[in-house]
Amino acid sequence: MRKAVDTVFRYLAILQCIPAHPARKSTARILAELRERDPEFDVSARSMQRSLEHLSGRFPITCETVGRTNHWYWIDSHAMTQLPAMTEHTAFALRLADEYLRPLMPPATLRLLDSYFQHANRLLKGSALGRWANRTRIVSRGPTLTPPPVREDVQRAVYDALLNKRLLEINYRSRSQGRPQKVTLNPLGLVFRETVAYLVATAWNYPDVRHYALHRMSKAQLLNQPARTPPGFRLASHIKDELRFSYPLASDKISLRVAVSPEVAEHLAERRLSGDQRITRQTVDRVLVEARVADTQELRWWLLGFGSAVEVLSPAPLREEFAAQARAMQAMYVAKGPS
Amino acid sequence: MRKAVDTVFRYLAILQCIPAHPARKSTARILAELRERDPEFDVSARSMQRSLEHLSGRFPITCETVGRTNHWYWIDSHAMTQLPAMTEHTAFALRLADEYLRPLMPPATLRLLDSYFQHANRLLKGSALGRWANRTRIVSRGPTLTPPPVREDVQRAVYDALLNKRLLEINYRSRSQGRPQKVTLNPLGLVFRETVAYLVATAWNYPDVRHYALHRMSKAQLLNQPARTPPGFRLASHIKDELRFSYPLASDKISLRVAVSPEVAEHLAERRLSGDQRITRQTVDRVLVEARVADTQELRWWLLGFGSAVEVLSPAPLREEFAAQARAMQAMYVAKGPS
DNA sequence: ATGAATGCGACATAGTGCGTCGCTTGAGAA
DNA sequence: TTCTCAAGCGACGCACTATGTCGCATTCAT
Repeated sequence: MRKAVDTVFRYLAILQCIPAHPARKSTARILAELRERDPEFDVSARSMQRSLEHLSGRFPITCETVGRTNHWYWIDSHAMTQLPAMTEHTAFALRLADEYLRPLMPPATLRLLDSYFQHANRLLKGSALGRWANRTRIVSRGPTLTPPPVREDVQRAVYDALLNKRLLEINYRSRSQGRPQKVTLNPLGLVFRETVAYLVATAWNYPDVRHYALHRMSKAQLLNQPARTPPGFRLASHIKDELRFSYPLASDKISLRVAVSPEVAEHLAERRLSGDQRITRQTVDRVLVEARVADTQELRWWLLGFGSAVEVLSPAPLREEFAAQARAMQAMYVAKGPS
Repeated sequence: MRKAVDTVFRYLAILQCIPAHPARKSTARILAELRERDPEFDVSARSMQRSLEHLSGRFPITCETVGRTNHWYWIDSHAMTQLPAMTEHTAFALRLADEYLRPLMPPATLRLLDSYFQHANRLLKGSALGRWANRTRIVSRGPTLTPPPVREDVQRAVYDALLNKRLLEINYRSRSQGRPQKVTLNPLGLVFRETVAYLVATAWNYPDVRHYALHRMSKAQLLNQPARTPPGFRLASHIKDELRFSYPLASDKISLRVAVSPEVAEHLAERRLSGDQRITRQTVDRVLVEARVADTQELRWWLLGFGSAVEVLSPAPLREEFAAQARAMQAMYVAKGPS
């Protein structure tokens, strides 16, 4: 008996249940998920078979027959229809996001977002910005560093382990040892440090938390055993305590006072260091900048990058740090001639 | 003739025709666009009315009745359904992208992507990673600078002008002059420099290309006159020539040789400066790094940020630059005491 | 080898999507 | 106001197709 509910919406629900290419779902599984989603969609197994067959005529889905059962999936995972449709403005923003992210994010992770970027590009190709492709440019600090390649399947396994809280077995080639070694990990978190991804985990039953770079894993396999979090573990405090990444995430703020050149002041006038930043002109080529900021390693790098265009005035310990750096650099360049 | 698959297909097309909230389309217009898109979608007007009513039961769309005609739109522009459905892995990647982008991209532009990030968050909330929200962390160089706010309508107008190649009339408050001034711009491109967006354009009929920061525009209005590009204009070469952003995009590569501390070497071992980077251990605490890299300002900032942990050996001019910087810094910190 | 599971062809049926018609209602023009 | 036009909407009827059921074939696991 045909129910009062429309078949149209059931068909849509079916399409949403079907996964994109690498994954697949059997007919029975789709039916089960459909029933779970909405009891109204309860139909006979035969109908589901027919529905899928019909849908495959109009939509890019196919089934792979293994044994007697059909496994369905979207052929072109980059084919994307989204509702409501993407705006030109959003497409433009996506194109920008792509450019921003490319030098920052691990390529394997970035590849997961390719559908969106491609979709945006397709949309813009029709518009005037197609020819305007090189009419936008993003200039950022720091050279473009080449990220180490991460195996696609390794990333998938690691993400799966995190998302499903499972143990993970990896072949790990540590920096010290040349030969890969099999390790069973209990994943706790993930840290990205400039395009390099590290899995934070405990190994076997050891209590100490360690970091495993994804690009050093030659193999990763999900285990069926559930992961467990040591009581009281928090990623933020772990990073802060261990300083394993030498990027202390200081919670304490300091009152920074620096004398900068007018150029740097102009720079800071637009991108404020903090909400309470104050800029005072002192002489023609000297501007005082005051702000309360977090006391981090990043801050030091950033300030140091300006060289002699920035002089740290206070707090005193920070000034002393910079003075020491200056002394060391000066000595370095005076002592030895270029080789 | 009517197959449910065809109906689903048409329904999807209808949903794609319907615009998100601020905009609206009349029933007749949707029907016309549908016919234009595919002659197979030719149905009676009555059917279209029924379809829309039907769809509004399951999707967040409504109509506003003005007079006798109904105008349809998506209520919640952040509501998102996509085919194939978003994967957990993709959602995870989106969450990461969000974190990466937030300190980098202008907020108004970022807001255009909110639908995706929200959708990803909704998806992850159901999964185990909901509680794992603070199980990922991104550590990057540089403090988080507060980007200047850009008016939403200003950004919209600027993007529209770029996408549709139109002239733009803005009220601009330049750094030198306090009072906003009305300017008519011929947009040529867009440059992002650390969360600040600049419109590259010529004003009125003047030939010289200038840069206008979006956050200094208090008003922006699209004009109906088409924009025109000066012959031979190319954004990349413009930036390079003008050095307006003091970020030279050098095309020439130099053979960089630096002596670094083992920590920095370790850092570089994972994120290579270039494909041909070579690392040679010299002494216990001194490692030689060689690579061919672009000769840019960014490179200088980046190297300088490491302070005395990096010594530039060659090319000689660069070494002299760094030696001069070291001398200047040293003099600066020696001469004056902290104030 | 046997049974369970899945796919698939066939068939009958009723439920529903769709075109058509005509009435109603609001807006603009005369 | 009145006339006209356009859009919405209720009603009706028909054709057609989606659905449940049955039975058979095939594959895999026990």
